[in-house]
Amino acid sequence: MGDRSGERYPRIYAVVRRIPQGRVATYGQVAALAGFPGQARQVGYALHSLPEGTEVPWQRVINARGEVSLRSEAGWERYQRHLLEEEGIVFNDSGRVDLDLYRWEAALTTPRSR
DNA sequence: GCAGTGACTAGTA
DNA sequence: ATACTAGCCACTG
Repeated sequence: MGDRSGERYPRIYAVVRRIPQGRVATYGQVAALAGFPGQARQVGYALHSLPEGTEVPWQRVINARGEVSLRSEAGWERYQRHLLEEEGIVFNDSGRVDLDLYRWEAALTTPRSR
């Protein structure tokens, strides 16, 4: 089963679901944990195709600079920030999150042969 | 099939 | 600090 086509989004969603409340992860981090290192863009794309009302905590995924990434539709950036603040995340004066403080430190369960 | 796009990132200037 | 570049790859027209 080395086939990876069609298995990307589910694996990405599974990782995002593991992000604890009050924590954040970067797109690149989620990509690496899902087994697709270097494919941060695909994480953003996967989250973008998420339906409304999803259980997947997409708001906990931000960019590597600690900012809420800008989207096509205006207003959602503000909405995402609101959701994170409700979870206890504090934004600094520059509108950014301190990744050293809130970054989710997940154990990389590397699926190597053992 | 090719070119443009995107909720990205690391590097360089 | 900002601006631009190359690399990345699925999706779309």
